[in-house]
Order: sequence, then structure tokens, then C-alpha cells
Amino acid sequence: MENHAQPVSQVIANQIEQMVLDGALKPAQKIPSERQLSNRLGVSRTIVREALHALQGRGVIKTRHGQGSFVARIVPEPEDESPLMQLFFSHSRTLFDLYEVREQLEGQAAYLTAQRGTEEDFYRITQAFEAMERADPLANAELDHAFHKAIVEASHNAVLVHILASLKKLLLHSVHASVANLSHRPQVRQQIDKHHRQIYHAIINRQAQWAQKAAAAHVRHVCESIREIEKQERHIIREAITDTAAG
Amino acid sequence: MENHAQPVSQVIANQIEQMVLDGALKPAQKIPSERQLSNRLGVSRTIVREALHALQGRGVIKTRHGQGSFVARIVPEPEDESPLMQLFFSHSRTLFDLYEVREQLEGQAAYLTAQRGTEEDFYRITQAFEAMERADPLANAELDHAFHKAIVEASHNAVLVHILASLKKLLLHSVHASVANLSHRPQVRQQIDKHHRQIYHAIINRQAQWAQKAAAAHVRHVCESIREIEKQERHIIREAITDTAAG
DNA sequence: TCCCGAAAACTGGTAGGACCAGTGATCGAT
DNA sequence: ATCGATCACTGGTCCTACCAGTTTTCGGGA
Repeated sequence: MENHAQPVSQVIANQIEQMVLDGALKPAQKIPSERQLSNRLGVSRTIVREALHALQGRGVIKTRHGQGSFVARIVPEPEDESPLMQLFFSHSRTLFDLYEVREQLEGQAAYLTAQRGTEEDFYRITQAFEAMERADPLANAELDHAFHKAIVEASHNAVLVHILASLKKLLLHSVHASVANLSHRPQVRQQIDKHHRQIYHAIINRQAQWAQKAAAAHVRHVCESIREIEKQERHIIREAITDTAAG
Repeated sequence: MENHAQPVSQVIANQIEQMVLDGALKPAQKIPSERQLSNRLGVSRTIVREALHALQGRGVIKTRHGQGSFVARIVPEPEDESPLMQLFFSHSRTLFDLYEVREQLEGQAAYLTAQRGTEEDFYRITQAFEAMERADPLANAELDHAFHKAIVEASHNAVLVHILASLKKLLLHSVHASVANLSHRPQVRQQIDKHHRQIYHAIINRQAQWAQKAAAAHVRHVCESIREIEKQERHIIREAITDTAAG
């Protein structure tokens, strides 16, 4: 006995929206193509498209021609090289502000994960962690991201997941934060690895307080390292200029 | 030379929404049928339907099978905040996730303010605090708002200010009723006032850790009070229903 | 004449096929 | 190994047909 009280397209839209709210669909994640959904759900592509348009109207998803549909970000799309972004990051001050906020939220994510993470969550985190440990030498930034992402997503707080995803995207867009630079400095890299191990073990041992502190300390350390590097660069530039002036 | 930068369905949706905002289409007014629009606009009915679904998602129109589509929204609504954020606020399940994040951020704001607040900042905070204390009886939500705002802005972290401003703005719109209710419960109100005093004194004495804990505890308390009220309301409703059934 | 009920003429909802238009990966030639 | 064309994806648009509600119409019976 199918209740045709509301159209199928609305049912589908609500279902998908619920999945986003529950965190089953992560921010910026690609959702199946219209034709795939059409097949799996046993409805026409027309209906799927109408559902997706409704979600688009609600701001839940973002559709790009030729690419697919993606879960929307909680902060409005940065718009490539928008003047706002330029302004935002022209002052490295706001970059550090971002890091300050991130420090707090990463800490909380670690705390919550240590508290409520399931065995499945821990399995995923362990995999990410071990992959990172194995590939240590070149220190792929991807793996670093994956590790933190696994932790955040295990916090079971959809809002936290969305906000941190947005923050990270903002940080990536910033020209300053070339994390690549960090990895090339041995002592910094070593400290980062140590932090990662601390965070990991605190979480799987469900030591929430510890996990929080370790995660916060980690972000703070990264931020301060960047600050340090910037200072050094400024110094080098100044020296170069004075050299030129002297010569 | 039509730029196909954005899909036709979106163009149509925006056009119709604009007409509603301009007042060309009045609330509850019936808009032309899909087939009529299809003919007049020179596009397929499919496209018209997709546009209408988008508008439906935005809450601009309401469609009834066999009757047509009607303008729904009376309030133009600026829509300046992240739509996804609004969604998180509208579902009570994720509302608590939101509070969890806010707890952390308010805590950090208090911490930073206690640490780096200037005398001017403290003056503003003091004014807000004393105004709130004086006007205690009716417990105006505005003053509460102003007090927290003063603290956050004194944190000297632009990102934090921005995020918390967005959160609070949405909070005012969503659980406005609940907040009003909170003030009317003596013991809750008393606890809130106590928290405010703790936060205030910790900040002006530059006890950052304390300020952080007090602010976080404050938000957590508010959140749990709302949770409690919701539970009570559910209980009342259930009783009413069983009463009806019994009668 | 008036009233009722069936039919017709609307309304939106669903289906499936065909094709266009971007995007990205694949693979072949250089 | 590099570059470029091709191909297999993605969403965007159109069409045609049909189903399912709602309203109007209109004809036959009282």
C-alpha cells in the first residue's frame, strides 16, 4: 500500500536531505549520477532530476554540468579568486584567526570521537593512520588530510564535519599555508608525526581529554610553524633587499 | 547571443522568484499552469517543472496536484545566511550538534577575550553586563545577546566573530520561542544569571581558563534546558493525545 | 426549472527515449 | 614522456505519451 500522499520526487529529496543532515553524506561529497539514482531507486530520471532541483533550491546540493551533483558546503562557495577571498587572505592575520578556530574545533572533534566513536570509526581511523605512518618519508599531504578527516567524521556531529570541511577548504585556498613547506623541515615534521601518534592513541584508548589536548596542540603547532616560516621569509627578503641596496 | 552560463530552469526560477519579491505575484496567487508557462516561455514543460521544483525547495511556491502552483511565502526573507546552516537549525536533531559547536566557540571567545581584551573592550563588556543586571526582571533577550556579542568581538578574532554572529542570528530566528521560555523558568534564569556573572568576572580578572569553562558551561546549560523543555512538551502533547483517545 | 451526475477539460505526476553540451580519462601518435 | 583526439561519462533540454487528481461543463432526469 504505497502512500501517494506526496510526490515521489519529494520523498527522494527528503531522504537525501536527511542523509546529509545525518552525516551519511559528507560535505562536498559527490552523490551518484542521475542515471545511477534512476536505476537504483527504480524511478525515471525525470523524477530524480526534479528531486535534485528541489534540493538545489534548498541549498543542500550543488550541481555542475558534466561533473555531477555534490553536497553543498556550509559556507557559501568561495568563488574562485573572488575579491572577498583576496581581501580575506591578504592579511595573514585572518589566516591565524582561522587556525585558532580550527584548533578549538579539531580538539573537540578528537574529544567527541574518543567518546562516541564506534569500532567501525576506529577501524577507518586506524587505516588512515597506518597508511600515513607507512608513507612517512615523502609525507603526502593527502594522507594527513585523510587522517584528520576520518577523526572529524567519527565525531558524529554533522555540523562539526561541515564547518571543519569548509575551514580546511579556506585554508587550502590560502597561498600562505603551503603545508608542503612544513613537511620539508625535519624537526617540524617529526613533531607533527609525534602529535599524530598522540592523537591516534588517545582516541583509540578513549582518552577524550587527552585526545582533545593533543589535537589542539597539533593545530597550534602547525599554525605557529607557519608563522615562524613567514617570519623567516620576511627576514630573508629584508636581507636580500638590504644587500641589493648595499651593493 | 544567450549565455548558457546557467541552466534555463534556474533562470526561470530566479525570474519567478524576483516577480514574487517585486510583488508582481501576490501570496496565494495562482501562477500559470506548467503547460501555459511552457508555451509562453518557449521551453519544454520539463524545464518549467524543474524550475518550479527549485522554487518549491526554496519555499517560494506550493504545488497541489490537480490544482496548480501558488505563491507561498509572505516574507521575502533576505537569505543572506548559508542555506545549509539554516537546515541544520531547523532540525532539532542537528540543532544540538550546532549547540555543541557553539559551546566550544563561545568558550574560546571568552578565553581569548580574557587573554587579549583591551581596557576599551572590557569597558564595553562591563556596560553590557551592568545593563543586563539592572534589567534583570524581564530578562530582555536583547541584552543577553549584546553581552555575548561584546565578549565575542573582544576576542579580536575576525573568523570567530563572523561564525558566532551567523550562529546567533539563526538561533534568534529558529528557537526564539524556546529562548523566551527559558527566561520564564526561575531556576533556569537564575542559573543563567549566575553563569553570566562567572563569565564576566573571569574575563575582567583575565582568568582565561575560567572564562572558557564558564562560557562553555553556560551554552551547554542553555542547550540542555532546551532539550529538557522539548521533552516536557512532547510529554504534554502525548498526554493530550491519550486524553483525547480516552475521552 | 432545477439538480444531480457523468463526462470532458483542465491541473500536476511519472515514464522513457532521444539528443545536446560540458568534463575528464583513455589511448594512440608523435 | 607529451600532446592531442577520442570516447565515456556527467548534467541539460526536448518530446511524447500516459496516469492521477480537480474543476468545469453539460445533458438528462426529477
